[in-house]
This record gives sequence, C-alpha cells and structure tokens, in this order.
Amino acid sequence: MESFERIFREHGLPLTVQRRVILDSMLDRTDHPSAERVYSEVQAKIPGISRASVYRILDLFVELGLIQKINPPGMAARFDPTVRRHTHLVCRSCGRMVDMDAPGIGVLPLPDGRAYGFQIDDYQINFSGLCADCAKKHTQQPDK
Amino acid sequence: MESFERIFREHGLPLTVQRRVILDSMLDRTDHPSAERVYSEVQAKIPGISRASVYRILDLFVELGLIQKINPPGMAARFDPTVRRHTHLVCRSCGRMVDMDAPGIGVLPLPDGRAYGFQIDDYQINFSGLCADCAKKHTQQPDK
DNA sequence: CTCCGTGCAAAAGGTTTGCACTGGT
DNA sequence: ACCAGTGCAAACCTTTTGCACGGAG
Repeated sequence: MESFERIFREHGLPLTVQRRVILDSMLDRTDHPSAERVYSEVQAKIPGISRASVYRILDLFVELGLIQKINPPGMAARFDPTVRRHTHLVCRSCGRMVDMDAPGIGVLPLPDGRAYGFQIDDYQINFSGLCADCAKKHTQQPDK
Repeated sequence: MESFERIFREHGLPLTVQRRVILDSMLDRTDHPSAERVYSEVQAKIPGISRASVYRILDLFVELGLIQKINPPGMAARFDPTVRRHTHLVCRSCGRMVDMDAPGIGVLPLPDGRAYGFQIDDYQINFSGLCADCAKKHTQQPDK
C-alpha cells in the first residue's frame, strides 16, 4: 500500500508529485479508466500536468507491475489496479468494462505452444455482450 | 468459394473490382494481415486503390460474415478468413499471430452475466508469449 | 440513368517523441 | 548540481469521414 515508495527507491526512480497523484488515483478503484480519463481526473489535483506525462507514468506503472493495461477491441486502452489475471466483461455498445470474479471462470492451463513454435506464458479472456443499460436501449429501439 | 457473387447479389451490393481482388487476396491465407498490409498487397493488382476503400471493404466483409476482425492488444487490427471462433497465439515481441487449432483448447461455455448486469454472448481468448524467432533473440541478447 | 462505391485529402482519435526546462535527490 | 521527469507541441499510426467523380446495375 505505502511500500510503493520503497519500490521506487529500489529502482532508483524519483518519486514525483505526478507519480504520487496518479498512483493514488489508480489504487482502490473498480472501474477501468482510460489514459484520457485519468488525465482529466488528475488535472483537478495538478492543473498543469500534461497528457504525455500521464501516458508515460501509466506505462511506467505497468512495467513496475503496479497496474495492468487492458486493450479492449477497437477502443482506447484501459488501466486496472488489479494485477492478478482476471476476466473482463466488456459492453460492445458503450465500452463499459467490469471485472468478472466468478470462481473457476477464466482459469485455464497454459497450453503447450511448441507445435506452433511459441513459448506461451500468458493469456487473456474477454467476454463481451451488452450491459443492462445498452440492452434496454437496444430492445426499445431495435432499429438504427 | 465462388458463391460470394450470390452473397453480394442477395444483399443488392455491386460487385466491384476492388471487392473481388480484396476478397481473393483474403481467402486461403493463413497469416492475419492488417489493413495496411492488405492495402499494400492489393496495390500491386489495382495501382490506384485508396487506403480508405481497403478499410471500407474489409469492414463490409466482416459485416457480411465473410471474414473476421481481430483486435490484438496495442496494435492495428488484423483480418482473418477463418470465421468460426478460434484461439490465437500472439507474439508479444513482433506481433506475429497464428491460429491455434488444438481440440478442446479455447472452448468455453458462456457464463451467466446477470450478476454483473450483462448479457454475455461472445468471448475471445488470446494466448501470448514469444514466437521462436523472438525467443531466440531474447536469449541471445537478454539486455535492451 | 441512377446510385453506390471509390479516390482523395483532411480530420479524428489515441499514443509517442524531441526538446528545452524544472524539480527531485 | 546532476540528471531524470516534465510540459509542450508536433509527429505518428490507425481509422474514419466529406465530397465530387466514375463505374456497376
């Protein structure tokens, strides 16, 4: 929780205000914000911050293993403070993304990729469909 | 195979040279080209073709169910003539993508999303790792 | 002949980069 | 004081869009 200062020291990385604030705003959130959304939220706390810094800092956190980057099909990348592998539900219509923490769901053995010339070491499962709001809209107005 | 002319007629869609050539270049291929790659390949056969047409035509084929669009994490979309759901192996280093047709791999029941307010109707599994070439490079030069 | 499809160029959206300055350590 | 981190703007990559022309039906 607060040992992130140690993590930075161990890597010889300066702990700047920008990094503190962005890390703060990422932890303990259950949504999956895009870089743009993090940017606009953080602007309230650090008015002069640049979009580039947000991107750089989020990518740094990913490299440090502090957060996870998710690339939903056809939309901006999202960032997730939950680092362990887990499954996401994505709304095809509005892009809303929620964690799916059902036991047994989304747990696969890593297959042997040698027949394909691959060393497989990770996987990602994304379920897609419609969230409640979008399902409602679609049934009300099936056209368009 | 050749009934695609019928498919177009049924939809009242003109069958243009561009569509013929792009469909031709897509069928029977086992790689997973990006729109840009299709564009440069097709330029050899139709010198004046525009990038926009390639994008429009590929998307049309996806709507017609003739091909599939794949969105690998963090890179340009790929197109796949194999329409049925199947699993992909993606090289994290070079982006190479191969089909993984092992029986039983990548077949999941659709979970009940109601607890999350979702109607789940599809999913995608991507295994990731290193292809043989990139694995070789990494072991030879672990740094950088 | 009538439209739809196309080519072109520009815009849009998301992300990265080069460079000078600033702020941690 | 040093050097990495930052802000800014421009570049970049992928994809979409507006519009006028041209070819398929």
